[in-house]
Amino acid sequence: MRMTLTEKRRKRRKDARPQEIIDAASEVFAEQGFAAAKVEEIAKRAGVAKGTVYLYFESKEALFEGLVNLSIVPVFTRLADQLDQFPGTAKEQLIGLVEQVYRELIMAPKRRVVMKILISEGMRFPALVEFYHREVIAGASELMRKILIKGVRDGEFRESSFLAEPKVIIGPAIMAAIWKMTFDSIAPLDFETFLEAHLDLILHGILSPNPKK
Amino acid sequence: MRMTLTEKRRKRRKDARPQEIIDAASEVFAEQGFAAAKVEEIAKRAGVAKGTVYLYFESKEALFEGLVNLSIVPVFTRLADQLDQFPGTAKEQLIGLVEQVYRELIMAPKRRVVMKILISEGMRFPALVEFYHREVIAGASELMRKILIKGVRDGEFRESSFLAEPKVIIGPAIMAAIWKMTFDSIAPLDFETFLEAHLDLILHGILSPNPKK
DNA sequence: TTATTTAATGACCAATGGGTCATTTATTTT
DNA sequence: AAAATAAATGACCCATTGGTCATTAAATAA
Repeated sequence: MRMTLTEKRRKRRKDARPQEIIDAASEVFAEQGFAAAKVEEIAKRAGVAKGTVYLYFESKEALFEGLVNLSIVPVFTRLADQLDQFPGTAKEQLIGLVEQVYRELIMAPKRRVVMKILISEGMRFPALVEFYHREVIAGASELMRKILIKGVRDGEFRESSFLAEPKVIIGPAIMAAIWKMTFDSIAPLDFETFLEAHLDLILHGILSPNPKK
Repeated sequence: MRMTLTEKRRKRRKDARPQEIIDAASEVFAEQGFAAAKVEEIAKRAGVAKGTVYLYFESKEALFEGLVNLSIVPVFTRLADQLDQFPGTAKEQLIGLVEQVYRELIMAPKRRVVMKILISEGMRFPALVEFYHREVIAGASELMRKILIKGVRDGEFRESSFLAEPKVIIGPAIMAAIWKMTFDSIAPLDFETFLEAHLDLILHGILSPNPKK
């Protein structure tokens, strides 16, 4: 948001404020976590005074709730719609789902933040954890289950114990998100390479199809 | 720690205090996260006054450093020793490594706490993140790499892109740890079932060896 | 132009909690 | 038994920060 010196005086922009404040909050939460984030810092980055934040949000916690609502829900609705209609073999659908999860949830910094806060301070937001589980996790799991069942029915997939724990399939993606937020400055992770390895692993496994011994 | 009414008066136990305080801290950090944990609460659970905590630890942050040192390092040294010597095929070694990671790092609450704090408040402890990466992550990765190379050399494992990203193999275990700390109250995760599915997935993949179509 | 409305401000308040230290008391030494 | 040592205490200090509200000023109506 550019601003010359003469533009410094206050402007009244009731409509734009909430999204601007949420964006700033997302940034600060990502950098410092929920507890360490200061409302005044969020206000500064949004270009408003602290009091203005409380004009639009009840409390710091309501700010995080707003972030979840504005950045998670619409994305996942789109994800679900796209994949439910997605034609093709079960293998193609599975690849599509995994790629969508990476693009929409893992690679997008705004989405990762929500995951991070829920992991680290979930006990502070039991209702939001339940909400996130229902809207994002359970939704994705359901899609995954459908694809797996279809694949087994059509003989594309083996019948095996991963059917009892479908989330094991998406595990590496979660790890990639964690890695990006924790160890990336020490050992950078390239999402494209990682995604490729992930798909290769879950499709074929590790064992050689024709072992020497 | 049992204590009758007559035993309530203060005792001087210089040797036992640090470990007791660390244990209490581990509990409170697990429940509330680092930022939200109160030193007075930690002291209360350790059966001492707040001042006593500062008799043994410089600061709240030093308390977390102590937790990492006392609970992580010895475990991983053992893990590395065991596996480095472990005989058998690469497949057996890989299974052994994955199982050890589950038992020593994922299933043990004391160890999970460290992971959680590092994920959520890593920016507060850059030195500890680097330390954890070097001592635990890089150590385990090195073992994994050795096993994979041996497996490929011996023809047991396919040669493929997961070699470029060995951590994709351990991804589901990290996800299991996260799940336990975040969603377990909503949808409990059984480690034994999950581990079985995990091993099955990484060894064989999903695709059917003899597809119908 | 003047009056009215309401978005925006930031000085201020109050609670919280990390960290200190003078005092107390358990233990050891003489 | 008295003195010396050091472990343990918790009342206290104070920096931080979430949240409030009387005041200011931008936009709109009269």
